[in-house]
Amino acid sequence: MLYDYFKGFGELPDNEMDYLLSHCTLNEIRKGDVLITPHHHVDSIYFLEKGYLHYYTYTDLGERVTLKVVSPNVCWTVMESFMNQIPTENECIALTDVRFCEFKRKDYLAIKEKSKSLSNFISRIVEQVLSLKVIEANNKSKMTVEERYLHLLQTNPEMIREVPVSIIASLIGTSRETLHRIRRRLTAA
Amino acid sequence: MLYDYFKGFGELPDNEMDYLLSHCTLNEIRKGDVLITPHHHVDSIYFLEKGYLHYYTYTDLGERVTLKVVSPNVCWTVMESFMNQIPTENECIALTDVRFCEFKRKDYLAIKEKSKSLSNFISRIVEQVLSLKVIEANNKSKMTVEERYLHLLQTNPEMIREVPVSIIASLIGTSRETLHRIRRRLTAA
DNA sequence: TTGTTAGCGTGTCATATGACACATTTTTTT
DNA sequence: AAAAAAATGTGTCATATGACACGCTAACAA
Repeated sequence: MLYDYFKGFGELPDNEMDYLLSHCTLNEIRKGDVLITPHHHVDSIYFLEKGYLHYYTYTDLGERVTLKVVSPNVCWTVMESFMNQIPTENECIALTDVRFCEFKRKDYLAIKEKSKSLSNFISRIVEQVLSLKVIEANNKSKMTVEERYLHLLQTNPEMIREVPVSIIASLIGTSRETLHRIRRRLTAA
Repeated sequence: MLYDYFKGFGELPDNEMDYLLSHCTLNEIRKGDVLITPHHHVDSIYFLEKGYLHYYTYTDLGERVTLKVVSPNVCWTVMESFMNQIPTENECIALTDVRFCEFKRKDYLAIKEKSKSLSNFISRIVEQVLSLKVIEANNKSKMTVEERYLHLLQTNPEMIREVPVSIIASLIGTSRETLHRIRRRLTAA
């Protein structure tokens, strides 16, 4: 699965691909388990094979805000913590049972040093992830709450089904009641 | 100025730094001049020395939305267009007279191929920019409009002075009237 | 099985916001 | 210097949203 994901980023000799995959360890956690706690130095890149993660923070007033719901088949980490080796303020827990691959920072750096082709392959992935992040952020700016919901419904209907409404609401930047009104309007039409 | 900016990202041998800087061309444009138009393939990375750029898009209803105000002393480009060589939908114009350095995509790729240290240096910058982008996006999620304004006021007071209120309002995700009310409240207190 | 908790659906109500309109000021153009 | 255009300040008003409250159901633990 991870292999297919990597292949989407371009050619890579078999032996280098093997090298890459050999540094990944497979893990499983249960629904409700904590993956990242505040003040934690995030030291891994995660690739989800199954399940959903809830990444969130708190406002000054103590309200919980969803920053991301991590879906299967994507690479994810707390970028600023991983890259700059600083602690994160945020938390991440499993919304369902989750199976994932993990790359340690140490191995990530070793892979980048191994060869020029591997180094460029990795940076292509980072650039790709960055592009997606930027597009996502821009979409959020230009879309209304309702448009964001419809967009999610189109691009990731499974997530809508599997993740609690209150968390979806927080993700698209509204209250659970307002999301409810939106859904009522949509089913009525 | 660009030299100082680069030095902030770590050590690099003098000759490699010279090589890097030799690929940069200096340009100037006037207030109101257009830098990027829709359907344009963005082919450069820009480093602002002086002035402000306005990067924006339009909603389905034709309303203009500010995606970014580019300030001096930062590197910037339309990431998804530059990285994937696809046309952008968005526009960018100069809000003031602007002086900037420009790296062409061709040179960017050449620099990455030149040596491992240059390649890693570049990817460190990309990772850094990515981190900032993510932090910015997360802050936007967790802050109210007023908090975003106060945050801007603290981190970039010059921008608040130089850029029209209506554009600041759009940047922080509100109308110019609401930003006005916020400012009135703040000066009253 | 029963008790407890978490999530969902829905109503009321106060309020912050966007839309509109218009006066005033500043900037740009002729 | 005068005229035109752009940006800003401010008031009114309808409305979408968040906060709160409460009942219901489903999931989970004892």
